[in-house]
Amino acid sequence: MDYNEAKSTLSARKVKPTANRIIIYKVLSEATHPVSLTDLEIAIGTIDKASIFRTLTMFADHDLVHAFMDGSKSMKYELCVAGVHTIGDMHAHFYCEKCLKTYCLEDVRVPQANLPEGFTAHDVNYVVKGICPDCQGKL
Amino acid sequence: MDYNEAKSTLSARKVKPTANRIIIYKVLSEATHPVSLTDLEIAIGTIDKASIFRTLTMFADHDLVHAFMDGSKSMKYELCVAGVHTIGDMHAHFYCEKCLKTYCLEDVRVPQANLPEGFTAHDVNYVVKGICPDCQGKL
DNA sequence: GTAAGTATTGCAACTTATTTGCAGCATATT
DNA sequence: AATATGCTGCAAATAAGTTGCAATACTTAC
Repeated sequence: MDYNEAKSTLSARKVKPTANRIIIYKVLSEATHPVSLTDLEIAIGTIDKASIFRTLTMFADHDLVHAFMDGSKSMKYELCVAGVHTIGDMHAHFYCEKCLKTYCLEDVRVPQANLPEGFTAHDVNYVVKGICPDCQGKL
Repeated sequence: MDYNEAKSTLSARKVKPTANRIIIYKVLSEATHPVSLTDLEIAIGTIDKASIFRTLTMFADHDLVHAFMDGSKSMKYELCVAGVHTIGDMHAHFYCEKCLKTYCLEDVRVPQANLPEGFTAHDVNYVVKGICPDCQGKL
């Protein structure tokens, strides 16, 4: 995704496309794995972590990104597919215990569980932990 | 669970039943919700948090407790059902966004997703976020 | 076009939740 | 009892996320 595409996506979603936001959105769009705040801070290098944090929080409020916890200690972020952000469309994530990378299993829908009477669901987090293909067989 | 029962459970699981460990195990067994390190520190009052931390970590290694992340910032711990700690037996958790309490949905099995080729699962974390029965209708 | 108002940003400081180092005490072993 | 191993508390170090605030930048109303 180039600079302009990021910019128009932000505008389309009613988010003022500031320079920082465009960069952050672009970097997110190019990430191959869900990333943490620190990952972004390092990848970008020029934007303060507080600004990235506030931007991510705001993106999440606008359903531009999906924030979730994998098994690690840090929150992970990834772009939402355009407009899609309902529980039924959530996908699963996989956390590799060896390389500590989080995979986004786009094609694995989160299976639905039946909640007991009285509980109302807003969000579901489904994370499988284990060993990823790259790490199979490694020490 | 009383002191002696906790003690023999620890022994049965090859964990030396020190005074601290017995207390921690007992408190865990009496908790109605999964608890955090801080919850335990406060509930017990007399044991240092580093000791509780090391004990919990060790209990987790021995599959005496199950450690998992709910949507909050702190790790939650709960006793494992005796000996049962396979993926197929994992149950779901529910995190209330209003009262911030975590519920252990004992009866809700974690639905299984099919992982892509090459991934091996060791553990699954299934947390539903929303509003709990107690908080329905509250402001 | 310019002043007033609002939004965005960076810096630094703070909070929270662990996590580790280490020295002292306890327990087990020889 | 002397040694070795393990357990504990205290304090300090991390790590990640958050907030306050002053400086900029951007908008909008004259």
